[in-house]
Amino acid sequence: MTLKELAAKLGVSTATVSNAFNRPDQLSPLLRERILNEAKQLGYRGPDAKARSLRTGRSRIIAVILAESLTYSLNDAVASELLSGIAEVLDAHGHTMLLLSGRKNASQVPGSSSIADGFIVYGLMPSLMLLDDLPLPNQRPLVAVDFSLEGYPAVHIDNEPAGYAIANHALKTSSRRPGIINLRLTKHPCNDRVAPDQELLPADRTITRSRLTGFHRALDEHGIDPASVPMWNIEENTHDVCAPVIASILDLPDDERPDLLLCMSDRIALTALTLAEQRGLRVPEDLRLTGFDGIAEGQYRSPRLTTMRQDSVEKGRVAARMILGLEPPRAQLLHTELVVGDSCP
Amino acid sequence: MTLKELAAKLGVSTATVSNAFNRPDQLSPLLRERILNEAKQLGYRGPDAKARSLRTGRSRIIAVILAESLTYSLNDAVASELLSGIAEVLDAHGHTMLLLSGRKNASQVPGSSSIADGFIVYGLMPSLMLLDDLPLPNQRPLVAVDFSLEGYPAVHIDNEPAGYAIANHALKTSSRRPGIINLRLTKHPCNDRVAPDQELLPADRTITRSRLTGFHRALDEHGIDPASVPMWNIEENTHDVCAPVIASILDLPDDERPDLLLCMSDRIALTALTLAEQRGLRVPEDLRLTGFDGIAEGQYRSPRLTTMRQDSVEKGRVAARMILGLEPPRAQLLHTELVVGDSCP
DNA sequence: CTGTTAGCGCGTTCAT
DNA sequence: ATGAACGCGCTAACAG
Repeated sequence: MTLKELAAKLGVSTATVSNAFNRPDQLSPLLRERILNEAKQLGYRGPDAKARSLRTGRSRIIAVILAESLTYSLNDAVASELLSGIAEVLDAHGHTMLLLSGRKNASQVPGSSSIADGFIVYGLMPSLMLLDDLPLPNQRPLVAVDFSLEGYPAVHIDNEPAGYAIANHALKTSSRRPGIINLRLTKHPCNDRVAPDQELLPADRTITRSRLTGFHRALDEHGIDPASVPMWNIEENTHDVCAPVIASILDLPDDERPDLLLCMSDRIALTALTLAEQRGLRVPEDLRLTGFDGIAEGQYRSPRLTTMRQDSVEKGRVAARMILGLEPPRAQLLHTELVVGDSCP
Repeated sequence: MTLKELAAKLGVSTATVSNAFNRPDQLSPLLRERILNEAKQLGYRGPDAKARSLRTGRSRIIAVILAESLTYSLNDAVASELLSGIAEVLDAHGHTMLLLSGRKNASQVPGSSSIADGFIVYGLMPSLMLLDDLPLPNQRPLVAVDFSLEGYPAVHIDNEPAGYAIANHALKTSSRRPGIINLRLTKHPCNDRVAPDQELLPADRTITRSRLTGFHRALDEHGIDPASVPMWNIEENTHDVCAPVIASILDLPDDERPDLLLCMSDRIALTALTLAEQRGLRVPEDLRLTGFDGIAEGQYRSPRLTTMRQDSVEKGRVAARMILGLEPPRAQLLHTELVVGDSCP
């Protein structure tokens, strides 16, 4: 059943039926009523989305491009919260969300995304690969989240001050052997200890670099040479990838094992917490731990995680509002908040 | 830049350009090469998705309709895993995923979903409300997940045997006061103790009803009258909604407080675990707990949760394969597995 | 191998 | 207030 068929059956023109659905003021209420009723009766669900989007140029679909695989992103608390925030705003304004992965995929049909009215890009890596094939990147709105893209609005959090704040808090209690567990920080993939001469990604390639800068500033202020603090790196923010690296840290001899671990994410810190408990290490007595993100899982357990809370949901809301033109497309910086839990009082 | 313009600039017909992108065997490799090169040069990204989908009738987009709000679903481990599984298969076959909420929303434009090639519907409630406005429900494939829909294929888990299995395991150690915490089981919303005469939803309206039947069968076999076992109900599977109900249970006097809680989800059990720890109740010595789902959060902590693991990711994969026609659209029953953790050895 | 043509279903002028 | 006609950008069928 198409609009045209419906018009024929009703003995009116297609324009009138179209107007009945889209521009109520263009026809008599009575006729409109009759058309809508008859439409429902005959099983006509309203204008076809494909034809309408071709005609109008808009689809009411916003594409969200995620750096990591969808499989990973959907199971990551921070990414999920971001998506929640985006979904909330889109939903409230009659839009829907198309999920795309930034990973290059053999069978990927990049063109298929040209259906979207706008793009929210989350996380850096894919964007560089993708922006080239992104359909009309400069004709449709695009908002970057958690990284910067020349010429486009972006939503960020205050990574350096946040890193400083939590490290500063942790160091107020003196630590004999602090350690740092990074996330996607090294130029070359590395799930291991970071060698002193290992090349790191610049701040515009990974958010954790700025956090590390903040850590280092705090260490400096507390009279600790950052270069003397051992660092590890983890490539993926999942329990299974974190566990072996953290196990290797916790299994160091007592006089080498850090007594304070500054972690770049709550997932890392939670993994450390679990493994520490399994080894009979007491947190925070034997080992103090800090995370980053403020995910629910870290707060709904004991000991509660000490962390920097970032409002990922709000980050999503802001990005969505910008895409929909509900707020001016400018660079936005969201603030984080120190949450003092039990893992590092 | 459109296909037609490109064709004009190159002095070939539109059909040839179209073939260059869609049917390489329909033109000489040399010409194809020239066309693709020139296209890239001129900034033509390939056929427009909107026009193509109008023409071909297919969009390579699959809509996933979630019972709960997107905000909730994206933060629920089970729903997220389902989405992961769906995404994995869709991605591998060049499709993308459009997320829709089943909740009626004032500003919802149901027609906008007529763009999808197929629908995966997760969870019952929305479907009844939605199927009416769903565009051409009987023309496009639809797969139901975790509930049955007359005339459509569905993916299920073996709820009754699973409920029996875990209750049976728990009851092998004798319990003086078992209790059951349900999820969305009562006909009328209820976050509280369930009165004996309270009306429950039938098995085709909530998955937990079958699990409860399994629980009851096990209780029977162990000589306990199911009617004597107190039940509570929770409306939403989140910490914040669970906490007050569970607190009220744990704060019962010692001689009324259950020593075994059979929970309908891991989220419920984890909340109980946290609150028990806060109250100094030892698990499993003072209180034994079982969950359901087998989410990661329940396993990556100590004590590990005793639970029934369901493979939600696989559930998503199966549903996606059916939608794509990669496997016959029939009723599928996935099996669950007892995971004996520390919360109920 | 390449070109011509006819819509896919709809929204929007411009008439009346 | 209503209708006729055009074309959004593309692909399938056919003709050459």
